[in-house]
Amino acid sequence: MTSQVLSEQSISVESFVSLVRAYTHATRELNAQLTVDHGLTISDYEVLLRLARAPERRMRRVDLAQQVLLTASGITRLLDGLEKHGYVARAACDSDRRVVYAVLTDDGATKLREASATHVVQIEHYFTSRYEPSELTELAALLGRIEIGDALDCTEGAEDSA
Amino acid sequence: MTSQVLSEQSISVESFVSLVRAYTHATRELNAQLTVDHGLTISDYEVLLRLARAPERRMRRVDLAQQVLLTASGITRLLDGLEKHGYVARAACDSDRRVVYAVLTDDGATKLREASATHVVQIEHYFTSRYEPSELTELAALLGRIEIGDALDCTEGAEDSA
DNA sequence: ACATTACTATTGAGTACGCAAGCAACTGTA
DNA sequence: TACAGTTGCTTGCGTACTCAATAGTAATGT
Repeated sequence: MTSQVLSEQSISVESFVSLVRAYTHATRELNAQLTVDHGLTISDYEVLLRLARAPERRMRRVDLAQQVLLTASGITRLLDGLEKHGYVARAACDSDRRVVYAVLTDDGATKLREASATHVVQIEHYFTSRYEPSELTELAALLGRIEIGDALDCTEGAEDSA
Repeated sequence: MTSQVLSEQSISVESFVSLVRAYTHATRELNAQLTVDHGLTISDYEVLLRLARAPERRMRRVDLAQQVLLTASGITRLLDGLEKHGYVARAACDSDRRVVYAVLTDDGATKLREASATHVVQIEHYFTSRYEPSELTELAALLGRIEIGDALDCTEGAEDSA
């Protein structure tokens, strides 16, 4: 019967709903803490972190957008905010005048270190209070495979080594 | 010598990053399909589904908000849209005149069935193309536990000694 | 050289939220 | 009856995005 749809739950749907709920719950809590403690969103933090890890602490906007899963315009506006606070600056590219590098400033690096001090602890607490280490390994491995199938590798030669 | 924090990756942080990326990737794709096919967001769909499953196809807004993880104002505005399309209607409550039930209309039920026809298939495809059934069970079980710990009264600062 | 195509970044318009404030209605206490 | 506190819902304002359109630059074909 067609109305079956309304009461039946496939394991895929169940997984999807769990994913949405888990994400919403986790990001809401962690984002709120990060905002209160440091005035940064998770995306802000992520951008600062990617820049910190990039060679010469700078990246093209396009690559940044790809890594943090924002659109080009999203990155423009996010960086506007970070520039206003002095955490990142602009830099021209010698070989291609279309590109505008986003460069992490010293203030930005300081801010990132401060934010990391609490944010990483909060993430750890959030997850370790819910899962055993072996479960975390399992979870990360499973979730990490979501993008495989149509996504790119997301390595721009700037990935961390540890 | 930049700080250790910048290069260190705990399994918790890794899990969190995977969660964010997985969610973003999955919802972006599924939401786009749902929007194109039926003009509904995932939240819209979820609300229609919850109403369809509720006794008398109606719920209080507060309870709805809690189930789909929106705030009170978020639910008000989401329902505004669904009311405008005639998929849900308002109904007074006899015993408490503050509450305004959201009721699924026949049009809403029809819409939900139509949307389910494609949406569920797309979710299934998204997940089964990436995971084995046993992995899906594992994933759903793990993710489902995220909210446990403060699921019912999830106000912040709840990191007590429990 | 010049036209065509592709890429990078920004801007304008619009959407989907959240938070804080507010009103109305309920509950408990006396 | 009164009235303080709580709950359900809405509204104003702000934010963080998206998509579509645009301008400027680069690469490619002829």
